[in-house]
Amino acid sequence: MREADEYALDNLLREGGLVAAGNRRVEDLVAVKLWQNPCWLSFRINFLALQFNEPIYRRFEKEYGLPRPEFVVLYSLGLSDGLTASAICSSSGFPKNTISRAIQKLIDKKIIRREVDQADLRSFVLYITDEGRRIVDQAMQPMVEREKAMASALTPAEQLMLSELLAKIVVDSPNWPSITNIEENEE
Amino acid sequence: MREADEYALDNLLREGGLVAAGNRRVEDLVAVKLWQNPCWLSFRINFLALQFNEPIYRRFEKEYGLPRPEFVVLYSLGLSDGLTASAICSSSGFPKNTISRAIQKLIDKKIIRREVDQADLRSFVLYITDEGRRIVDQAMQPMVEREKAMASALTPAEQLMLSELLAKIVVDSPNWPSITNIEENEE
DNA sequence: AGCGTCAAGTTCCATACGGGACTAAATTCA
DNA sequence: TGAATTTAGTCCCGTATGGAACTTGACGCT
Repeated sequence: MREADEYALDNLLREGGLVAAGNRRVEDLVAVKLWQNPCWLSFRINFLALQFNEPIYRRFEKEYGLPRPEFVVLYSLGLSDGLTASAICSSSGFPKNTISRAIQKLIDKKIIRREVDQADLRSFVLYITDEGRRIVDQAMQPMVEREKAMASALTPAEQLMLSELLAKIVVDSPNWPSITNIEENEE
Repeated sequence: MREADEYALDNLLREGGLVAAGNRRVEDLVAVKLWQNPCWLSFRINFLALQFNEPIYRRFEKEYGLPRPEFVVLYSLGLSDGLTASAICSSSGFPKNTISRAIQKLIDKKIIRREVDQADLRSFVLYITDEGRRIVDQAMQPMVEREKAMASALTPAEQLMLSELLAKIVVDSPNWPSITNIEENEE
């Protein structure tokens, strides 16, 4: 791609949706971060993640006494019972000690239980209990509702498009170059 | 929409990108969370946010000694000098005490400076220093690179589409219903 | 079988974090 | 104009967090 073209594309991307947004009012700084930001993609994703998560996790914390890492564990088991801690780590992005602690707490609360993996004595297989199942099922509702609220800015066709685009990126994520710290010299 | 149609749509959305992903290998639990998850949207967004952020913020922490909240403040001022703390809060989603602390640290480090807002004596206007400018400019590079790596799973046309779709949701976010805690009864 | 390396989880610890109470200035409204 | 409310930002403090070191079991290799 010619350099000038690339520059033009960057501008298009940054300003993606500016016209569509039209006169809808947005907070000043949010507008800047949306339309004049070289990191348009990460900003949008981070912003949405924060906006979505904060209220819902606060609620779950209050309602069930489950802070975010504990809820993540429970949610994962709700989708796929019989997981190990490390599987939950890598699919969730939380460090293993945080997940480990969350698992302990959930066991204490009898929301999940644990069995040694006979195939690998180092690891444990985790199962959701009836109580745990009750909680996820109940918690899923407001979460799905919030999802729908978030998605409702788009038409069904657009939602489908978005779903596919995001999935492509997720699938590709293992190929992202690893971040190498330039300043190895220090230390 | 008829109930059956809605159900069909939900399935389509959840499985959005399944076919396109084809045989590309994804970790098991990630696959489940992608294709068998009622919360397809929030999972994808959260996953990408975590995957993107974790390495880059770790690097900035190491390289410049700036933890995430401090970097967020600096980045905001880099985009738009002369902000107040509260503007940064609401556009970033961090609580105000966290931002306040970050600002203090940045002032100590002479990366930003602060002046009382003559129009409103309660608040301060923040400015980036030359040193601060040097840091953001330098930090922007790897961040933009990482963005491009993330976006590279998509064609330019798809990137543009994604940009617009996400922008629409961000613009609409102030309209999301607020989460009301049902269990008000438990004081 | 025996040694070195690797992977799963746990524990320790310093630190960051965020809720909530607080101060001071602005704004609203009677 | 002055009491009542709201807003900007700070402070206090208990708790959660995540890095690093550690333990134990698996695995590769000779």
